[in-house]
Amino acid sequence: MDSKTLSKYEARAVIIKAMAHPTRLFIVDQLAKKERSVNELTEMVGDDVSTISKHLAVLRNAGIVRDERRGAQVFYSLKVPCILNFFGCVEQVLRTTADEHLQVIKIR
Amino acid sequence: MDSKTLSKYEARAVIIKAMAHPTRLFIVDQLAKKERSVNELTEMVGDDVSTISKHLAVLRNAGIVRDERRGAQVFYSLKVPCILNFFGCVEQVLRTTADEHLQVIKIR
DNA sequence: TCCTTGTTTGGTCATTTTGCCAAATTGCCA
DNA sequence: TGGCAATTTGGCAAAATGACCAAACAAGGA
Repeated sequence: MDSKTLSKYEARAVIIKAMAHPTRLFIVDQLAKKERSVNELTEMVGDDVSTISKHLAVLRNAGIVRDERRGAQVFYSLKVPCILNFFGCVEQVLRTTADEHLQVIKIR
Repeated sequence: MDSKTLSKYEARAVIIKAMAHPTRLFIVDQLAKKERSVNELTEMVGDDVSTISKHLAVLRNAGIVRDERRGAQVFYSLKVPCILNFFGCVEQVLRTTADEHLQVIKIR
């Protein structure tokens, strides 16, 4: 792979890596429903605030979410809704895998 | 987040993590066109064979690709084509981000 | 059976990622 | 300005990831 091709895939990988964490997936799922403050998200997840803040920074730097300060609070919202299409396909992969396990059981 | 909800997002994260690497993205892109042997993919990427083999194992364990041995060679192919939809959205995120940088330049 | 080609596995090391705490920052209001 | 609540940043230790080499495995042909 030449370096130009590589950098194309590196740029893509940054976006996908930003989604590649259970907590960040949960956050994206919540933000798909409505915007949330850091504090709200922190309570929903149950980790330290600083941890959530860093997860949000990852999503923000990747361009997936947007932040807006209103008074003392910072509200995050989903910037690119098509991200949700990911989930549909991910579910399909999970279903396919599950089906195969059932097949194995059946054949036995 | 309760442990049941967590495990749901952990399962999803396994799939997405499997895609979160430039080399693995390249491989998926190639397999979308046609099946390939480990050796062919190795030559296209230019890393050590063992490295490619391990990347393929990650994709296989995630349920994204399928392997089939024919003689001495093992051919990999894409099992879940909807994975390609990822790319469209990823490009959109990249475009959005690029546009914002342009805005910043314009405003200056 | 031995050899050769193609692939996977085990081991090691460097790098990156995570999550917590403590400290710094921001904005509002008395 | 001082104080308070919300958020971010710096720093650190533990865990996960990625890449290479060497060794083990698998399949087919001489």
